[in-house]
Amino acid sequence: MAFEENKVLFGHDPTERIVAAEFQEPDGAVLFIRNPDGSNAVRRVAFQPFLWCGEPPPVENVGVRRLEGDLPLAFLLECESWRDFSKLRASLKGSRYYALSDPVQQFLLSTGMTLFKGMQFEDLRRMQLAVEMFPGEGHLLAIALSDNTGWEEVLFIDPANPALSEQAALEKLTALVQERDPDIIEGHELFRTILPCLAARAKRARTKLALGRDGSAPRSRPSRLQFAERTVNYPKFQAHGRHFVDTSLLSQFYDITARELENYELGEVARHFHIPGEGALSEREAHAAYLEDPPLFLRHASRTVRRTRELAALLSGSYFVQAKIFPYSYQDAVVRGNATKIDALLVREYYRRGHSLPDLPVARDFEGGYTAIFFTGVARDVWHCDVASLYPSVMLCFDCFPASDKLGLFKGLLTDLRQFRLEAKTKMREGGPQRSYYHALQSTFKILINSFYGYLGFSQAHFADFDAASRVTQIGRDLLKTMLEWLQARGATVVEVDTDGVYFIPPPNGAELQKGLEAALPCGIDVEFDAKYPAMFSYKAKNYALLTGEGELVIRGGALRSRGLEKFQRLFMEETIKLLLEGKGAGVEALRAEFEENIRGRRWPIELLMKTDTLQDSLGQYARKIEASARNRAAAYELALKSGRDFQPGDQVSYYITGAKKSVPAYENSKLATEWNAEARDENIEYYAAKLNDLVKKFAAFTTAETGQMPLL
DNA sequence: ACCTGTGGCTGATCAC
DNA sequence: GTGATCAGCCAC
Repeated sequence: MAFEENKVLFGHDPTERIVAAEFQEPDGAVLFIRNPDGSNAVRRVAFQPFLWCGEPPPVENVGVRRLEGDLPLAFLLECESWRDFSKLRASLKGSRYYALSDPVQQFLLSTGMTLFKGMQFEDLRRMQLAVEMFPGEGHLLAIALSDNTGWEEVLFIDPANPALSEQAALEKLTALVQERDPDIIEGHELFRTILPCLAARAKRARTKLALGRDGSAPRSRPSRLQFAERTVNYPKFQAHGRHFVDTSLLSQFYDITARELENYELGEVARHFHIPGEGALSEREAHAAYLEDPPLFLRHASRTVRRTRELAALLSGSYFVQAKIFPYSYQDAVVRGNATKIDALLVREYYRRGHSLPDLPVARDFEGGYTAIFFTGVARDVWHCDVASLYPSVMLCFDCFPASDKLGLFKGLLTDLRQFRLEAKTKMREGGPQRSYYHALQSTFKILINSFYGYLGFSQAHFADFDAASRVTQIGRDLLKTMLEWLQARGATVVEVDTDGVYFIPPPNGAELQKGLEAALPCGIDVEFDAKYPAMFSYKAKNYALLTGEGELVIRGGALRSRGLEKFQRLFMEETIKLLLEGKGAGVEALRAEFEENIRGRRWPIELLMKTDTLQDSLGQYARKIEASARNRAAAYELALKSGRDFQPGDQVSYYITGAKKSVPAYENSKLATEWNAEARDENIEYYAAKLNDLVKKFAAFTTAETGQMPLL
């Protein structure tokens, strides 16, 4: 394939079938390379740890190379061992330098090697791992294993039987991993549950958890992960010569854009992806089955690994492609951010050409996209048009590139990626056995293309350029306003605009708009009239609902569908919007009465009333902030503290409001949903009835008037 | 040790 | 009551 020969993108070393790279003290790397017969060759390669700096310090055992160009990081220093590298780093503290903290990353970046070249996803050996634990104490009930050949095995544990002891199971686990020799070990909650549990139980049983390809135990250290606005702490485990992939993390990355999952438990995610779940039990049922119905329990355990296997296959495609591109291990390609990865591409090519690097930029704020709402209420016959990939197009049409990119790589990469994506999409549509690979390729290219704008405004990127980022959004805003005025001048009623698209009610001769609008915009800015909707409910900026021609309802915006709202509120809004779009606003009163009856009659399960919050801070941080009056109390944290359980940032807390008055401070009138008792219900019906009333009021203006209203400005 | 960006809405809490 | 602030989540 032509694009796989692009050295800036895929790296300049063509070595194929590398399945893992590891650092070997003091100055080497070990490559695991897949042989045609399925075994692995182990190749040792010399490697010198290195870093970039402005002024080389007077340190011994360091090779100094002056780089080309006049950018600030003009020297490359190479060390004879990791020890020397660490010393060098310490001596540079406070001065201008840049170092990659991971030796494997250094090795891949400097050699231009990447993993998995010349391989298909199916060529990887992927093993799945699940554990069943005794609640509370955490001792193991079973370890379930499977791999992508279809092999499965459940190691049943019975403390009363020495042959089925925990120790025996852990030893068997280790033997199976060594025998089946997977490249990748997958698990749901692998980092936060499975591996810590296995490590702890192995320590207790005085058994070495020898999962590495060199027979070593996994290493672990505290790490953090960013999911859009959320930061999650997790223990990062690494095994020599293998990759750990946590399908719970894959699910969360998937949901950043999809926003369709209620939570990230295996059952919920599997349901979402229509992965079969017969035989899967709840935690409580599984424990009961362990004692009373072992065959049922075993079926449950094997169902868990099977679901993990299918989920991983569904969500891993893009990361497999990314491992071929970026100088990161497969495991790291999953957890590193997109802008960081683009930076690695640019830095790798500057390294290859022996060119100096820019310093990190000085960050500043800049304005973003244009958002406005012109009409609220129900609109009929609404069209949508948008600029096809607005920011990438603006960057290329108006030359918004990093000023410090002396080699012009940014522009070249963006241009190539767009071209490659088109080619991959064409191949994908042609079908054939490679179809899913081309799908993964084109979706990876799309993710990368869309990250280039973010890169410009990312303060940790060497080639970030805040002036360029600001120009991109300025031009984007101007283009949107041009479109808006053009449509309005031709009799369209604009409903709302956001960043790159417009919802509008067309004038009678609407069909002629498309060609004219495109002609009114600069060359290279393509407008797509991509959808027509029989009805739209426009509520507030970034908050609306669409009725499609197929009768499907699409709801957008936090005010209408946030997971931070109780389910009954989301349900009520959905039903109300349906009535509004059908022109039956008068029916809302009956809906309200029905909901109130369910609340006052305590007829609903707690799932409809409870709220689920994600803890952002650790409990310690929260307590310190409260102490310092730096934040307000919040029910989720208070309940987490009171529970005595070990809640971590990123954990979700579901709770409901208790008490009798409609207005109570939630943080001292709430209970965990798990403590709710269907026999002795104590949810605060006045509180929930009042919430329902507030909701009705919010929509009152729209239920009485069938036509939309102009907002009061 | 880790990190792509800005804009917008809502609920909870708290000071006034 | 009202406005300010924070936290959380969502659109693009």
